[in-house]
Amino acid sequence: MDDLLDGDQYELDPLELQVVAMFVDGVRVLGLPRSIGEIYGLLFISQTGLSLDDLVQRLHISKGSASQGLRMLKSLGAVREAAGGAERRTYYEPAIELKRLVGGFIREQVRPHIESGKSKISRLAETASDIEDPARRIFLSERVERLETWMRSGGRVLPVLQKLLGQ
Amino acid sequence: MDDLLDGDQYELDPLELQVVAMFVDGVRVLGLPRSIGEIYGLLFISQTGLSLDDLVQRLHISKGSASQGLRMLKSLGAVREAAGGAERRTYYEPAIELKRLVGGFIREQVRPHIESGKSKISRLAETASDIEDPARRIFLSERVERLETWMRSGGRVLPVLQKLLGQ
DNA sequence: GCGAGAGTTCAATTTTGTTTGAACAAACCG
DNA sequence: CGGTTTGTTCAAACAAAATTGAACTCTCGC
Repeated sequence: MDDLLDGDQYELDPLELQVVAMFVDGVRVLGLPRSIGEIYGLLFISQTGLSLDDLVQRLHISKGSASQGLRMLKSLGAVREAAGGAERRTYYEPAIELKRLVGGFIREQVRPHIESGKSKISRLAETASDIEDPARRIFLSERVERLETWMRSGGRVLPVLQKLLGQ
Repeated sequence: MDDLLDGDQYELDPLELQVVAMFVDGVRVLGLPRSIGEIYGLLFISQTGLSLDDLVQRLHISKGSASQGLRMLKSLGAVREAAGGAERRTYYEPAIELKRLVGGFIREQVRPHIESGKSKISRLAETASDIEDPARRIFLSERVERLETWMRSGGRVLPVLQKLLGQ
């Protein structure tokens, strides 16, 4: 009976399920929430843009999740609002250029940590230079130097990364 | 009264706290548990190797956490057992070469996902090739091709990464 | 202005992942 | 052997993070 009311057009087909599951796994590696993977995955495999309500109905997630997930994906540059819609409601499309995806991830998730890491190391260097015992102080300055080397290497890597992925 | 029994020699000094906090933050970015950062951080700033019990007492973590944390750090190649101890108990030292740290992380945390990703894409390509509607099938094959491009780029990046960090 | 549709916010809830601690195994030693 | 020390395992407790859903705002069209 209820069948007649169920909107089966909203269920994901097996291929869509497969893709969504793949992206759910993918974003977990990056430390992002599952809903991000679901949303991006469904957009990735959809031929047309989808509205927030489409995502809610097809993925069975709440409006809140969809809204927050889209906000994060927009901030990462991983989805954009479809152009040209004369409609009121906005439709979303995935960005599929690796360059853009990686760039957004680095900008939003990596760089901030590198910045704060640098300032933590500076403060650490200060603390270490106040240590009385000379042997200890020398050891600590070696370790601080090591941290600074790590950071320099990291700084050198990011641009190369972006270049390699940005063809 | 209890003071006389408290082992104050076990408390972390401010510098150690600062370093431990820094590594706790650091590993969270990598999606690893806090205890991993605490253990590695304390080892990193300690001039001598530390035993499992040292870690338990100074970090106020359980033996279980310390044991599991050390296991993971060993699997990542981020700590090694100190050589030469004639003692029964084993002492742990941090690996501080960025090459080794990055290599271990890639080997343990990145490669497995890339491998499983590849096989998921193959299965996806199969599923897609069974689709009836030609327009849909063409669209899907484009998307699958895109995923394969991503993977190829990723595969190209890792060796370069390791080279850049492996001086 | 009013009502309806689209989207956002956030406290409460649920889910997920980490930590604990007690029981266990292994190695050593008298 | 029997006791002690060292380290591991894993179910249960806990903490952290994601998700929900109801209340809210904004905008549009009438």
